[in-house]
Amino acid sequence: MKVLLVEDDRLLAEKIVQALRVEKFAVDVAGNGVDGQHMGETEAYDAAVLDLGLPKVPGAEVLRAWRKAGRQLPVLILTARDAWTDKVDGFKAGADDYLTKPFRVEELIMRLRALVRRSAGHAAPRIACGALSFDAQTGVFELDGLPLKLTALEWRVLECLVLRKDVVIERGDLTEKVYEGDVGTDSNSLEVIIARLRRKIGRDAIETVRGRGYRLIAVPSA
Amino acid sequence: MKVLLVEDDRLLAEKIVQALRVEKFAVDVAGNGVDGQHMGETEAYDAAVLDLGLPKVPGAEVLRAWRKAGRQLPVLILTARDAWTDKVDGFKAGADDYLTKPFRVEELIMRLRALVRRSAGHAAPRIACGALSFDAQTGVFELDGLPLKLTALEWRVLECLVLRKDVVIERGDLTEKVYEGDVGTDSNSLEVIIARLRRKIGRDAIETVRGRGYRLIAVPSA
DNA sequence: GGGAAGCTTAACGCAGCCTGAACCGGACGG
DNA sequence: CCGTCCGGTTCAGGCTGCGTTAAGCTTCCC
Repeated sequence: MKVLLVEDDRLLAEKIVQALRVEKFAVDVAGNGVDGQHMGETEAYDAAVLDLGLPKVPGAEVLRAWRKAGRQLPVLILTARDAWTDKVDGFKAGADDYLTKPFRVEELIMRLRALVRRSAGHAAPRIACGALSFDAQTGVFELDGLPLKLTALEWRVLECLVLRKDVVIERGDLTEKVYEGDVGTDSNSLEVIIARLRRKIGRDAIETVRGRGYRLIAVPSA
Repeated sequence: MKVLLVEDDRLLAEKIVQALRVEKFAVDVAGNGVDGQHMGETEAYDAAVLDLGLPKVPGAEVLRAWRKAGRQLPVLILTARDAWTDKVDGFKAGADDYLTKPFRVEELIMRLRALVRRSAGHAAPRIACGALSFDAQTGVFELDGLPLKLTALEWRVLECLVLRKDVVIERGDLTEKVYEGDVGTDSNSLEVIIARLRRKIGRDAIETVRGRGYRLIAVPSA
């Protein structure tokens, strides 16, 4: 857990650094806006604590520069007690949280933890299967990096398969999951869906296991 | 944007609700912990505001219950001025931010916006989607740099879509978030709203995914 | 070789969606 | 207190995409 602290007040900075180190954070400190901006742009931090009341370069500008450089790390800004406009400005620049001075260091740590926890929760859980990938969060399939257009039923079937790739999914299990509950289908509609899927993602991607069901294997690239 | 407010002080609750409604949030209110817990577990909210000082069931318990049930929505807790331990307890239970009473409603709204924005995966308060851009702080949409005039419902729908652009938003999720609480609408009013939106921001901007819902993609410039 | 299981293609019909226009209630303003 | 406007909903008509059916073909195994 690596944190960047941008704070010109040496005393306060030292206090924060110590507390953070006790809590097992790795901390880098920048004493002014220029250094802070540079470090934030070049190093990979999990979060940043940024004093808005910096001399020379305003903190909000530093933050804006980070965002412009594509840095998405969570940023907690520090403001003077009654600098309401600063706060708003900070949020406009892309801050994620703020704290007004003076504050308790425990509180800063708590906030930081909450920030990091939340931003970490956005790691997209991806399932890859050869050229095919599935983003469980958004439910989007991609083939060779290109989004795959699927119909509702195709999607359901492929989801079933990809969630348990390499293992055989029984025919019955598939129909049951795809056609919620009511089964009794003596038709071949599932086979039609499979055929259409095969045409889209590659003939060999879905292996058929006679008398049992289907199984998704590594999809060959194009 | 649907928010759950759990607050036993009716006066305060009413004040918050009004402010939130003015800011285009859809709000459900629970007057006690039991209702709050139940609503938070069963309905799909984008965020919750939770008073920790509830009678009977402590707010932290409500929050813990939500987390235990797998609810990941961002939660902002309200505490009395000097209830430091409450605060810590709240964060331990999984809160994402807090506010001490008394507070300015504008601040609550700002925090809420920041929370939602973050949980939607956007670090910066400005979301761009082709020619369309959205300022999450002010809630203003712009098309090709010109402010876009939207009605209340249009705005809510588009906000839902833009906060999770490129991903399919289920029909049900949309109606639920746009129409407060009571759903059960077997009408096509949502479709009408979508049609009107399309006319304003471009026919191809909102893709319809049959049987599932809609999805906002890069808006072509004029 | 024969039968069973599965594949594939094409056609059909309907559910789901779109949209214009009418309807209606509430919010203003005179 | 009554018109007007605005925005949300309802309705009807039309269209399209998708799931199903059916029929003929292929593959597998005894």
